[in-house]
Amino acid sequence: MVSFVSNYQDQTQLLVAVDCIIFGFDNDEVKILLIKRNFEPEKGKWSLMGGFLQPNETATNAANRVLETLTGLQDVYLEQVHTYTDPNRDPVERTVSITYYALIKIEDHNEELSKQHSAHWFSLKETPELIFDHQQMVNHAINRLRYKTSVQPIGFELLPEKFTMRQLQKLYETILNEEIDKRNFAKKINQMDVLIKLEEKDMSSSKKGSFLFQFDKDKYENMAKEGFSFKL
Amino acid sequence: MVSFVSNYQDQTQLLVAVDCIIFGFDNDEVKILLIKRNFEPEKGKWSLMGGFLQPNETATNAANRVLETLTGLQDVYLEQVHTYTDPNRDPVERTVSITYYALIKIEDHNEELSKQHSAHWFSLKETPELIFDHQQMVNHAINRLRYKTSVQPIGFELLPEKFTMRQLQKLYETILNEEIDKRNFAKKINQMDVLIKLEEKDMSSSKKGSFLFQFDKDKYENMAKEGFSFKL
DNA sequence: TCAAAAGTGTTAAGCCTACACCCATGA
DNA sequence: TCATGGGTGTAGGCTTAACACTTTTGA
Repeated sequence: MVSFVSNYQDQTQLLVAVDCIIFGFDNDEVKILLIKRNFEPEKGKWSLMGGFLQPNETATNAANRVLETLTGLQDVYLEQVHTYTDPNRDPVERTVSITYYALIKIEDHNEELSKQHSAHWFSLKETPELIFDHQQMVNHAINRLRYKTSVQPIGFELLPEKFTMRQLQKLYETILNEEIDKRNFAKKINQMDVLIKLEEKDMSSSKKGSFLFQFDKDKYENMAKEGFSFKL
Repeated sequence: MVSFVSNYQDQTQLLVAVDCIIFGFDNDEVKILLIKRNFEPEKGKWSLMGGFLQPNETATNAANRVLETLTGLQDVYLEQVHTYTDPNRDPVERTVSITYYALIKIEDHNEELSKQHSAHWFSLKETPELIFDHQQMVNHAINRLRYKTSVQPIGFELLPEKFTMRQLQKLYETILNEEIDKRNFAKKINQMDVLIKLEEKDMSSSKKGSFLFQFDKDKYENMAKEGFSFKL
């Protein structure tokens, strides 16, 4: 920013934090990872995982750090959502919070670490009461996720490398909160031609087994360069 | 945010600012209002109008304050876009900047005030070099505006109360950066049934004159409650 | 009378939606 | 052999895109 008077000196400085909305998908529904506060205020209540912005750290760095602390994961899909600035949002001290949502492959996270932080996965429909404005943050992140997944192929970040058409469909159904006809869904996805159909089948969900697919990231990126846009 | 240790004390505090991307429409193209720095560093260069977050002020408050200072306008459409946190983005002192875009009716702004701040309206295609990361901020805001205008009836914020179909079309054409067939455009807009066609004509643009319209906000809001969604 | 912008419908193509049956297999 | 989930195609309706001529009137 640029003030029209250059008085950086007299200005108030504030605590700046990031809070992470961590999404995972367990083959049936979308969940978020919350931690239980073991200190006052609001001890015993649930909250998002967060951390203060350090000197020489961007907010994205900070979000990655927080995420690695809790899940052990690096190189996770992260997107900044919104910044919350109400002077009274944190009763202890004024804190500006920048939120990020993260999409992780739920089976990859380090359970030891999350246990250490008293973390727990909650279904989106059964989130407990959250501290401060964290529920609002979650809602905002869900809306952004809905938009983004329907317009960019980021849903795959929530799935294992190899997944069935049914898993993919279920993922979109839970994110978009609507039922989709399986024939129409397959048609649409196949038309876009960004999946690689493997020989392999997943035998865990049915007797017949269902084919596994992979997202063809390179192909997608090439197509995107040519003006193709993902749309679900 | 909630840290897993409650050490608010030792944390770094930072300057927090807002920067405003102010959009206006002059019946031909979309423009933004920039100010010329009259102090070092980067004296003489152009930048967004911004200001530091004050104690007891939300970022939205701050953006409104900045906006009123420069344009004299209150109750302007404002939307938060993104927060920039690179430790080196401002060479003077580390500053986190939260951006907002504003949509104003260009003819309503107070020219005296903007003159006092050495402000100038620039066509989006002819923006001068901007300081720091302000060009990136502008680009991000334009993208958000594109999305938002095509999905919510906020374009009207840029037009006078009464406008012609042609002005409206031109507005969308410049925002979306594509030509639209006038018959198809009128059809789409009329189908949504959110405009009031007035008896009055605007005679300034042609000999025949063209009918003026108004956005029927109440009607739109009622329809929105019933599940209608604006889509262009 | 001519130039310039306003206003107005139709058709074809593509897309989306709804819908039902057979297949493979393990229990 | 049966119960379970996997896989596949078509037809109708709807939406979108392309397209050209007449009207009005001030200069």
